[in-house]
Amino acid sequence: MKISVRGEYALRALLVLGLNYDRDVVRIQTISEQQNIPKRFLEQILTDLKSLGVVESRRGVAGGYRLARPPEFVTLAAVIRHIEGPLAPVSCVSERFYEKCSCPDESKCAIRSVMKEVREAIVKILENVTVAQMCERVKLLQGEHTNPLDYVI
Amino acid sequence: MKISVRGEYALRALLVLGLNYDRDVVRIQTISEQQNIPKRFLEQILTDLKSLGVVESRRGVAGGYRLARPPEFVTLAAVIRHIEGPLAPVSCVSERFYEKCSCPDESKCAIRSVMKEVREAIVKILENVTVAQMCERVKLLQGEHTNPLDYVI
DNA sequence: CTATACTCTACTAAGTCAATAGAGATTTGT
DNA sequence: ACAAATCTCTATTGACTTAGTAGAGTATAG
Repeated sequence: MKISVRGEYALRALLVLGLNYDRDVVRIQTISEQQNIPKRFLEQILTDLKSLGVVESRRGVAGGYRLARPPEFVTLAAVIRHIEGPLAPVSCVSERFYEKCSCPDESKCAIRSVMKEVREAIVKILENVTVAQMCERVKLLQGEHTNPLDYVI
Repeated sequence: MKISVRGEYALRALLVLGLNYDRDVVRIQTISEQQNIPKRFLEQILTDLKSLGVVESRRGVAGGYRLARPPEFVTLAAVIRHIEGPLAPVSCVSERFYEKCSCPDESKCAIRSVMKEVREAIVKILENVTVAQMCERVKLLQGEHTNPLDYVI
């Protein structure tokens, strides 16, 4: 049931960008160092998040990344779905990545009915947690005194 | 966030065994045909479930598999954990498969705190659903009239 | 015009997944 | 004792995914 390292890195990067939303763009290098993420790998991930439309970039000397919309409008569900695929434990209960499974009769499948509940539980949380809320949690977890650029996520 | 085909097959097999708990052992072949699971693959999975202690087997002509304990005492959580590993989306919030993650400070990690909630939600469901309850659901989903051996899961 | 930073495409080593294969061990019925 | 059915153990394989790495190219500030 695990998400990949790639997905986790994406969330960590978005959190950094969320904490710097009202500031300037943030360089890949900076995120990479702050979060212990291999730089070239992070590059790919950010390009991917750009294709999703949640981040935007500026090239050149003063370049970097920033959120493309306010952190309130970036849900974890959207990000994880884009990077990882279905939130559901089995594809036959996924709304957006539905695939027929090999069981004899899906409509009477008991496993399916349990997995549907699991899916609902996961979705309910991840659809309702935004990058903005994650930023709030960061502030609660480490107090308000720190300089935003030093936030340890 | 998906579980593997292997895990799904394991659950389907256990459900068949649950429905036949008070009867004789069930042959691999029978489960395989009823559930569209490749026989040699299912063999491996059942051996694996045996090592977990939830099923037992009899060899030879009248051989087959059965549940090693009443279906009320086999939770989906235990099965999935054994086949798949952690139920948690990230290992740093897993109770039984804990692994340190690469983020700068785990205790102050906002992602971790969200993933903890996700884990709790998943565990809450899967720890409380047993094979017995799955069997109940099967009966509800397809009515009581059918011959147990014909149950379509 | 140059240093800095993002971008695009390709590659790869290691690991996992979903089987498949073959030979062996056990049990029941005759 | 023997045959047939069934589980068991160990190995292998092909396809795919993951987590990076690499190199050449493009845009921008100063």
